[in-house]
Amino acid sequence: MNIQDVILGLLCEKPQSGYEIKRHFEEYFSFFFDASYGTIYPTLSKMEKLELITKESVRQEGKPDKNIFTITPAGLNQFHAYLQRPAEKEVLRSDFFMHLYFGDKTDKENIDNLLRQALIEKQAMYDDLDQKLKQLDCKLSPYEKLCMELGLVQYEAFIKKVQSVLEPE
Amino acid sequence: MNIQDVILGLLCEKPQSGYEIKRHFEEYFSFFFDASYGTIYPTLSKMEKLELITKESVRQEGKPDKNIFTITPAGLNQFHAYLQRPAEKEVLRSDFFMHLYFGDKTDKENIDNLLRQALIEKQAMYDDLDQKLKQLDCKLSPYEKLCMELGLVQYEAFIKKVQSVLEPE
DNA sequence: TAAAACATGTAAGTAGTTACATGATTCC
DNA sequence: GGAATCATGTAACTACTTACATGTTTTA
Repeated sequence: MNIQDVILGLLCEKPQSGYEIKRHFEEYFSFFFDASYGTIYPTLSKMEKLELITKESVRQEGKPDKNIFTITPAGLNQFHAYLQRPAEKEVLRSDFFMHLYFGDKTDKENIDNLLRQALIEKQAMYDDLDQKLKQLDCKLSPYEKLCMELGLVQYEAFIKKVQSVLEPE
Repeated sequence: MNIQDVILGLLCEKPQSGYEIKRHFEEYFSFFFDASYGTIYPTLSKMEKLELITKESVRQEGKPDKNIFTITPAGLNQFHAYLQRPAEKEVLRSDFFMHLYFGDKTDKENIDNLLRQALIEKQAMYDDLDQKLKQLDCKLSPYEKLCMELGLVQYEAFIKKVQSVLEPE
């Protein structure tokens, strides 16, 4: 998976700008993928040169011009090839786990803070995802829904386990 | 978190070589962190220059020389500063989720394969982690144990959810 | 009146991977 | 006899982030 494949996927839905693409990343899959403008804009230029997408500039009142990108048949082709490929190995990079792993090299209070903070953050992510799922429910494809539900069950498992450690009966 | 902090953490336990460090990555925390030799060896050289670690070459019969690295007081200092810092945001990059998210742009068979494959891989990771936990149980610090248990509960939640989708009653 | 949202883009730098290069020993 | 393990290291490359640069409109 590279960012090109992801952009092509979004442009399948509808033509849109780099800004809108970034917003979509943040709103719908920040929990398993993200990219900055510093990657998105140069990638869009590159994809235009490769003729995977076409650009149309739209003038707007009171706002900068908007560059709307549309997927080409070649782009659609490349995206379908991506979908056929088996999924690459998932990569997690977790500083929380690293801190926890070395827990016996610091004091208990420090680790308790770590766990409490992780709990707060995961709970916030859970709530955010849960709310989105409820709000968008009817607008989502069954697969988009499953993505979110899989996120939720994993967050839930994490939260329960950490709670059981922090608040033993 | 950068790779320096991780290496310092491992060298707290005992002096060891780049090769042994890499083995440790693979065996104990491949599920939340990994790095290649192409990062490890240059980083060790850099850390030696920074006087965070010292190198000792050990001649071995029938094997190449081994460079054993030992943490210095300055290194220990830097590591403790790392432990005090709050944990950075966790980053997941999942091609599985991306494929699933765009599921309605391909056929059902393709997605069923994706789910089945993910199930096989997660189950293998679960089994591997579970076995390690059982084998090493008494040798692990409570924190190392908690790391593994947190991995397990999250894998379990994922597996159950995917099973429920693939095999509805 | 300040911050957030809208909108695009570049330059410099960081961090990392993959492939190459070498070579003995041990296990199957 | 071939694969895996032990062991180190570099060069070329890829991918990505952060900070900078610019400027309007809407919202709190």
